[in-house]
Amino acid sequence: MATMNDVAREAGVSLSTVSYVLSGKRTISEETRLAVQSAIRKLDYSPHSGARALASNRSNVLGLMAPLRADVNVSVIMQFVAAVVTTARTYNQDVLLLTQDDAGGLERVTSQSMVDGLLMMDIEARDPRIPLLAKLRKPVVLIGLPDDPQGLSCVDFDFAGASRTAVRHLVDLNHRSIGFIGSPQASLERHATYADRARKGFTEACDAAGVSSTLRACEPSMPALTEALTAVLDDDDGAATAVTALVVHNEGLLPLLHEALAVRGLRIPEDISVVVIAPEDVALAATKPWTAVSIPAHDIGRAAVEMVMDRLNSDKPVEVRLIVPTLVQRETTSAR
Amino acid sequence: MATMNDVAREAGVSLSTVSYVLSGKRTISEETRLAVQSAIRKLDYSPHSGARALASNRSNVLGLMAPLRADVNVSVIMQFVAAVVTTARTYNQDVLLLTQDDAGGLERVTSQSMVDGLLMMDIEARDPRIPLLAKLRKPVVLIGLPDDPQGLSCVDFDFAGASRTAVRHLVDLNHRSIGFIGSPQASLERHATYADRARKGFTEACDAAGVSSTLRACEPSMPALTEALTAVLDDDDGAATAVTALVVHNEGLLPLLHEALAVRGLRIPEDISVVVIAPEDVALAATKPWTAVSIPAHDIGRAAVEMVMDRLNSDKPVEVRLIVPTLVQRETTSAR
DNA sequence: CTGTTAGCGCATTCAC
DNA sequence: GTGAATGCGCTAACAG
Repeated sequence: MATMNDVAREAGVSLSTVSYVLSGKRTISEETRLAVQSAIRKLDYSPHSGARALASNRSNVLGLMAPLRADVNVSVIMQFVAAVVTTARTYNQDVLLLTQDDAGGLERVTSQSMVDGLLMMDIEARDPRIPLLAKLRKPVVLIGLPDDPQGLSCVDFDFAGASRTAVRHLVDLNHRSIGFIGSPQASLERHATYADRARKGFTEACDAAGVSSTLRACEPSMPALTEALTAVLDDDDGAATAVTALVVHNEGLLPLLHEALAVRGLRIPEDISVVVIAPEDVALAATKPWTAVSIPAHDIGRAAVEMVMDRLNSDKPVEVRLIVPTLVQRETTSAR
Repeated sequence: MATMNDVAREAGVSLSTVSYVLSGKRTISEETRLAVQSAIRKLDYSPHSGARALASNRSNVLGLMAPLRADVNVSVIMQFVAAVVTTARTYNQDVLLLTQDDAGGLERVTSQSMVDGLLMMDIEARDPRIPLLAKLRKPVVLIGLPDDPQGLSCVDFDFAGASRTAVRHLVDLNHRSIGFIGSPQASLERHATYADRARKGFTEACDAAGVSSTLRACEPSMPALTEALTAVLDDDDGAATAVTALVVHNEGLLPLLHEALAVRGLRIPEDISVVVIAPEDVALAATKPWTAVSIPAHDIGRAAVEMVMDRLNSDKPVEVRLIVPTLVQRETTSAR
């Protein structure tokens, strides 16, 4: 492995000149720059990241703590991760992957100066990691919205707004009684805030519009879905106005939903309108593309990286950024 | 941040003594060791990874190149990744995540000495990365089995054996005509070797047992599945002996399969037996647990890390390891 | 515009 | 069993 010294000798310049050619931190004459660059190519030189980290106090690595359990949302998680890695590269950063259950990992990678900053996925309402993170003296961005961010920056999709947008769309189409089929019970129990917020936004919007609402959690399986539909559609309380539209916030159910409604003799959208809250590609994967408020996993991941990098390079103030939802009408909603 | 120097001063010993206490590479008296350790705790010292990498020529980081597209197999991929990260930690290594489409990433992280070794997922039959990897002078392990490993070590599940095991199970149950529903066409086209090998093993085993076989690729959607079932079950050629059993190698189809067969009036296992090739948890997630040859993603990930670490610490010879399949009979197969 | 030099924090070779 | 000294490869302050 060639070192910077070798390059300097080969190019007939000093060590620091090579360094400055690489970093661009001072002006170099065209001539010497070319000489250095050709020496670099000739020797196939590349800088040693450890040495650079030691001297510059920057590792060019971001830590990403991601939930790697085989949960319902794997595809969303993958999209986040992909977006984070891809965006990080545009800032010349690499990504070190930490798993959710590696509790000590955060402390370790920061105290050893392995990472310049941290991104945390899958934040819960009262996430126990937050107080730890708040002490770390490295930039941290939470992907998710806890009850109390304790001075940490956050970015997330506006799930409450997503539900409201979905409801307004349906209300505009004259639906007066709307059902909500949400994340599995487990998500609610561990207080994944996206689940809570989506539910809350739904209820609020229905109340505000004066339409009746019915909520149900649901596991991603056919029997669970069948049961949930029964509960929502055959609800006696709402007998006055039968449910004519659904908001579904559960990617795992989408492949099953058409079939489950067909079994009940319900056609989409003639008999029942459906809006899903899901990643774009999932919504489009169906034979009949879903009208959807899409979860822009890629945008969120990108925003998260931008936010850490901002805080690495300057000291921007704390920021909580909510990504605005947009609804795209496709083939699964219609007026009644 | 405290440095080793600070610790040495605090403990009243020399720099090197601290270093040796940490590495254990020479014997230290109980007394001074305790002194050093308490100084470490008192100052909350932890070593600087960059400095360590510079001096020792080891980063304690493994690179993992993973396919982060929203493919059918996301859950399997997640399990691999989780296994790799978890196992790496037991070797005191962290994991740097590279995406499949970051072509230059491999070259970059190795030439900059960011990683001590590399793991590559999702290897294709004639993967263009292999010649590059073969030149890298760092330990590499492929998770997958290319046509020509070019001197690289590989580890993978024995997909051909998995199909054979499934077929033998069904043959033992007196099935004489078996259908295979496999990965999407796209997987075949990019020559993901798992798809090819599973198909091949299936055909061979059926031929060897003298039972008739029908194969079909299938996208993970209800219409595609319906069509595939029609093709396999209503195949005129096999009119002599109707298909009474299926081998399914496609996780995405499992939530749909029960329903799709029910629509045709087929009960599992009374009318048709089904063996799936899928991760354990996927096979168990169904209401009626699938008889399955399980894909031990965790074992494979662990083996891969073990293999790189072996080659980092000593120079073991090249090795190609195939993980042996095992079938667990559950509720979806029966004798006829 | 360029060169000289002093660390960055640690591992390790000598010397005792 | 311990300490002193050197160098890993690079950045950036200082000095022209």
